[in-house]
Amino acid sequence: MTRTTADVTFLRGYNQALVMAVGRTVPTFERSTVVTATGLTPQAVSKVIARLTADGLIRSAGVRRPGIGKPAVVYELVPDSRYAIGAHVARRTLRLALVDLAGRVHHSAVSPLPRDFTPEHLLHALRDGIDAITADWEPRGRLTGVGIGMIGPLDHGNGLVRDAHGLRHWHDVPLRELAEAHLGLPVHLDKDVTAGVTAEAWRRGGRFGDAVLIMVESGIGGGFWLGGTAHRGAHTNAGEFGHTVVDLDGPRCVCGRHGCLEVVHNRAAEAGDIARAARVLAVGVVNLLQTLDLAHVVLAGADLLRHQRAYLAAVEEAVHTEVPRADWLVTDVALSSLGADVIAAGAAMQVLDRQYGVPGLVPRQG
Amino acid sequence: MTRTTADVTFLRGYNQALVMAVGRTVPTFERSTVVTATGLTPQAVSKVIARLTADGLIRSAGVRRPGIGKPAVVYELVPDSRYAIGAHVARRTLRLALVDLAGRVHHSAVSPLPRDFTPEHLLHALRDGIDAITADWEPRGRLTGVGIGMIGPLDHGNGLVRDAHGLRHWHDVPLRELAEAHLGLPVHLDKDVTAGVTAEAWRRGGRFGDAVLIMVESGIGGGFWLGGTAHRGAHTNAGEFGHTVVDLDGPRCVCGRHGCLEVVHNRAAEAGDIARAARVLAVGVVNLLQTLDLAHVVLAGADLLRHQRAYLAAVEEAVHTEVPRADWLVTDVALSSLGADVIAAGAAMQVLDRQYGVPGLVPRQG
DNA sequence: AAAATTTAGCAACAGCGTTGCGTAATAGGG
DNA sequence: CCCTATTACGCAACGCTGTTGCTAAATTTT
Repeated sequence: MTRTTADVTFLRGYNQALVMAVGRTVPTFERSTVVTATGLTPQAVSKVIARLTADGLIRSAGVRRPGIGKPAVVYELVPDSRYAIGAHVARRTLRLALVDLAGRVHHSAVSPLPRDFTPEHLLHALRDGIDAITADWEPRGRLTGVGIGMIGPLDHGNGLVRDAHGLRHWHDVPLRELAEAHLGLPVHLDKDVTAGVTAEAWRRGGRFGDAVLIMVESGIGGGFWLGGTAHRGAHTNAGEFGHTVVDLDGPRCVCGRHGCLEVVHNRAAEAGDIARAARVLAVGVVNLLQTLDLAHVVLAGADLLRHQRAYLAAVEEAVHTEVPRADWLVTDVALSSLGADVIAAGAAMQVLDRQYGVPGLVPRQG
Repeated sequence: MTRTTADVTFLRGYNQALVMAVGRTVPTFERSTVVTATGLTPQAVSKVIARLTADGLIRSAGVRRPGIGKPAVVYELVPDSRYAIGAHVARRTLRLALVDLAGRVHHSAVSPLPRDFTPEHLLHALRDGIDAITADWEPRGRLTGVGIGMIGPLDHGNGLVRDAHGLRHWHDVPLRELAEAHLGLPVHLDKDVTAGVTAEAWRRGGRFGDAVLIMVESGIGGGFWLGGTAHRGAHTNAGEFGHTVVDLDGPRCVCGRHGCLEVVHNRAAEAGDIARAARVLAVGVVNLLQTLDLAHVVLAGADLLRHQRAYLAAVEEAVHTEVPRADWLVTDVALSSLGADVIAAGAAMQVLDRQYGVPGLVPRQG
């Protein structure tokens, strides 16, 4: 949850979230681990740990005997103390994932959506899918909320789908409100790629630097994680990476411009030349690195994963040879750690992140 | 100043900075203005205003008589209560600017730097320039520090120039340390374009959204302001916007790739076809908007300002026609409000921002 | 058995924004 | 002229935060 002013409740939430981030990224930890990782004083850590233990979010897991002195109490996150459900709404399918506090996917399922589905279709499919998940698993108040990741354009702040590409019936739909009323749970609405990059960031914790998640799946998009939070841009419209021009005299794109990355890439892919398609994507990725200087590039999306070795090789090759070489300029390239579930799982983690992640302070606009 | 943990001193600094941001962007304000602008409670605002008044950062400026009731006290920032000096280090020149707390430039001067100047050359030129400024103006402890904006690559966090493009003698130079010792003032080192965008953001306050400052001056770079702070990337190397490929089969660039924005742009410019050069730049700008969804595009740099009407027209045209039209998707395009001083002034404002700006909370890496 | 070392929490504290309420300063109505 | 409504604003008490100073507990080493 972002807020505009800082008060003592913000302090509590912030420092508590720092400890949770440690717990999420290591199997076990002790008080001194947290002290060095966060910079909090030992006494402050004691108080935070006491609170988290009382809330059932962490628990002790034995002791560690150091060479000398009193043994240290070892703690661990309680992964199944909180859950969230994430939904990936694509053009023809709905994918749901049940994710625990540690970012692990417990259950995932895909169901078809009717061609040109309406908001009502989606709400019912969501309800049915969630019912199916909770049929053989009792949430008992541990379900934090539902995250929805879908194609844009949309308005994240107001929970509004503005105009989902290629879908009629989706103009200015207040999906967050509708879903909250229909499901009786808090709902978080965001672009698919933004949800995806959140998944990678949440699972990697504080060590995760600036990153992009590239998604190739009936279109090419990018989700950005910059400065410790998702970057959505001024109108939740960041990530239209497929519509950046890489070939001034290239073929005309559906967006009206010439030589967009997406149209150049797709022509190569449709001609069966996956190697060239991958190289074109890699040029775009290097453009992003030159512009934004990212620490991580994560590759995802059904069309990419189908030829994952070719894409991974091409992007790695380009990142290591086309960016000016320097020992300090390192970027790691990897396939999404969650495969096809990354968007749905990330949407769930956005809900967990809002509640248990490190909060941001966003000054009021105006 | 960024920190890793939140304590009560952070609260004070943060809320105080919110009030300062209001004071910086309006001529005068009263308590109720701050309450609605920040979301702080009236009582909290009273306390903050008392502290800021005691520090001499703001002062009362009469009263406003509302239609009815007790008159409200009107406050204003005291612009000359704090100053900073900014330096723009280019390949052949050093530009200095004296900037006050309100972001106004009081004095600016350019001096030549010897071809292939050394760190010692620069330190002496800085010292001489600062002495000249303080000759006819007595700082009396109001000088907060010195900001240096220069070409990269450099390491902002450690104050290290790694390898300034086209300058020998500049490999792994700990410039921040050297300058602090030589000048006896706190020094802030950053890339030129990042300093530049900070100038625009500082002067516009909380209302300034995600933005890029495009600089065309013996190379093309971009400085980013995202989510309320400068975006520097994982290795202070963001902004190499000129080295993004826009023409896959284009001419070879000095960086080794083909069809970089910079080489395509420069060929047109060198051929005297400024209109085409501007259109090429505009394509790159639209690429940035598609990727990052920015609210502001600011144009700067000597080579651009020389033909500012052509560039402004081309970029405005492209932004308004090549981005999918939608009434909610608005981006304003403007020339830098500070002209040739923007980098130097921005470097100064980075110093002021570190002290009096809204602080960020950056979790410890590791 | 005594000393050294490490872990951990209790208790007092300073400082933050919040809340409740009283007071000052003004305009308008009787 | 006085009273009331209205607006501005701060004092005082409060709950809460992390911090500091110190004590206690648990263990190994001497």
